[in-house]
Amino acid sequence: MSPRRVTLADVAKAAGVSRPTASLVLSGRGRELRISQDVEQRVLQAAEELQYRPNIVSVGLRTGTSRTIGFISDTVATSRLAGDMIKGALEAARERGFMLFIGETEGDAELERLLLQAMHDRQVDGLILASMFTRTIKVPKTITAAPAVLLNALSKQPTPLPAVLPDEVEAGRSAARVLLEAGHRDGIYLIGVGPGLRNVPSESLAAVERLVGIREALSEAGVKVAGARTCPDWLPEYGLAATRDLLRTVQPRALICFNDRIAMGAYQALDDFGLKVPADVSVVSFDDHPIASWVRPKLTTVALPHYELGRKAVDVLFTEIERDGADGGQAGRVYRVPMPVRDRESVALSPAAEFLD
Amino acid sequence: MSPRRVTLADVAKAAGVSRPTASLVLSGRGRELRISQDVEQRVLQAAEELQYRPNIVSVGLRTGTSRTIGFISDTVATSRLAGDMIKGALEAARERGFMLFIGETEGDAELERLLLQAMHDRQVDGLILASMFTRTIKVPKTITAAPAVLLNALSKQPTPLPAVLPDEVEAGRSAARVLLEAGHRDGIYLIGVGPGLRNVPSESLAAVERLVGIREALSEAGVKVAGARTCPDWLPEYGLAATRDLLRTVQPRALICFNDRIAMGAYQALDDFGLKVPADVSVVSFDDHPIASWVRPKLTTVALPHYELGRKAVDVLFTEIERDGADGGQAGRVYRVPMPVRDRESVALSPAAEFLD
DNA sequence: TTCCGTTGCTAAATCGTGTTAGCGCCCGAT
DNA sequence: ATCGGGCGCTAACACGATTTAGCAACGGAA
Repeated sequence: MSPRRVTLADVAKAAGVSRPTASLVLSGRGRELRISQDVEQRVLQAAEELQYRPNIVSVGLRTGTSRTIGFISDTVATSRLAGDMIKGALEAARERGFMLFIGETEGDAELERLLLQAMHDRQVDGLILASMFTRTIKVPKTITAAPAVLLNALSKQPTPLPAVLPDEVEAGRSAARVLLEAGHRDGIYLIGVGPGLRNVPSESLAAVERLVGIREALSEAGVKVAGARTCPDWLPEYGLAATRDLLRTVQPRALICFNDRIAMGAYQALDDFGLKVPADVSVVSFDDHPIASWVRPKLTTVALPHYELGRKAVDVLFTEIERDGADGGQAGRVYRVPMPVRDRESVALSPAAEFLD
Repeated sequence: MSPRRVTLADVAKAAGVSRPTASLVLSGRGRELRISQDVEQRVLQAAEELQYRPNIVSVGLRTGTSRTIGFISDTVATSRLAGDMIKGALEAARERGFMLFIGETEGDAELERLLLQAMHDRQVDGLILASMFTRTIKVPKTITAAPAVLLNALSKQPTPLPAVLPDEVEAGRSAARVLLEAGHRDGIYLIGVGPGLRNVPSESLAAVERLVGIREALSEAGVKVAGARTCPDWLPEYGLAATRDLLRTVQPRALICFNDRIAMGAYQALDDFGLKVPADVSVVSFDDHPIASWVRPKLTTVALPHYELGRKAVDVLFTEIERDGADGGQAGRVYRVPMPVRDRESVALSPAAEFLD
């Protein structure tokens, strides 16, 4: 089909040297092994003229590497937001000359096993195990055949694998700070979980951590949560129901919704009660779902940094690959990626804020 | 790190035969080369016991294959809908024991060149060149180094590459049929392009083909398009403006919107004019964007079959790989994937339909 | 006995590269 | 003249598989 690839042997012949010599020059070890300037130049020029590119498969066979990493997820590639994780990983990998294998398990353990096998058969240099939603997962033990990193997930069992996660606690603090800085001190209600840590589904990392951050930031400012309503699932309809229920008894000044979809429901409930966002009630939320910038007024929310999470996972994976077996005491370390605040239109100054300087 | 992989040599030793013998048995060529039953059994058993798996990198070096295909797109992985194309491709590939490399070019030709290079360096067995939106693309010439298929795209230059595309003409017919079957014969307006083929941006494949299909199906039924409004871009705001403009002069019985986002705008315009969907005006559209099942009433639309497109691309690619150089006269063939109708709530029987049997 | 054919396996080459050990040469010192 | 030692390169093996060619043993026929 195509003209045969240029091999190292072709370059060596063109330069009038042996194959190993060409190899040494091209791998940069020429200097250290005292290859003459003359030979070095001839080899480099021949490689350039012939447009030589090393066959990675061959290098892989010899060195056991493949300049490839595997990205295994439950169902990330398909979801718009989490797809950004792949994009971040993709670009970070490409910058290092690495390619990405992707695979989706759909939560099927057998499929996961097969995928891991297929990737190991191809000698991947490292693996990223990603989850669409932040959660704990069961890490298959065959994973140890290569360096690996958990992305948006923590291991159920104790494991030496590092993990990359959004900094949800700090996100909670950020959300609270947005309200505090707008002068809100009273009438702050939570929609989704709370008000106390007892009212949180403990398997939801995000719920627990966001709540912790919110309470920390508020209490540091001497502010108390006025109340809360839980949602059995973080969907618009439950946000609607929870907020309606709240509005029947009190009039809040600000809502912290635990994600954007809940906030959608809250918007609708507020509208039903004739309350304006943000004039009557400020709303702040989490995730930065695309919907957050579609709704009117646009929703102020603390964003899940999917793209950055993907990049970070690759960064961490490379430090793992580089130190390989050399345990540096970093085992099981958890890396947190900041969640930036998207300041939009759903938060207004509290009337009380007029008294601030 | 991990215990060394089991190699063919290990299996051979365990079975008490030479490496080539083991290879022959495991590749299924044992019979044809008259390996004895006894030896065959020993090899198979040893392989089983040792859990032998061939090293694909090594096989790749020897045979020039990699059981891997490359999926290069402008920015598919990131978009929710088009991400389903990857999913389809992923599953179809996995069923054949193939993995997928993915890469995104962001429309950058240099990046595309580098990606192609990186994939060829890894000896991919085939390539899929995908586009997020159906359009014509410039096919890089280095692509010929491996079998390739265009997905959701046509080549600008003449090319022997096969292409996989949604069947937009038939989709246009389907949309028209939905209305015809509901008894609509009058007051059918188009929003987006039309009414004639002169009023279409010719670079938009989907626009041209959908219109052709619509006009074919209608004229076969002896029905004429009552009128149309074009949109400079297929976005909600233009759909809103175009529909408003239309409603100022006429009262339509049915709208065919050229995509779901236009339909969003149309919904709003109809609402502004106090018209109910579907009681007063039926609406049918294209794409099956997630938004189509969120709006009330849910939108009847002809779906882009992203998942199936991905699968089909892999299917076609494998026929290309199998026949390889053996030109079977299929060069440049275009495969069309059906676009299914999602029957929902935005189309009602026409008053005239009461007179049908 | 010799020759040939068949049977059942293995030796050896191959894919493209990386790496270690070592060879030949020249120079200077003894 | 001999030896030692640096210099600059190459021979040879390795990675893990596939594939071609051919060897040894045996049986039957001439």
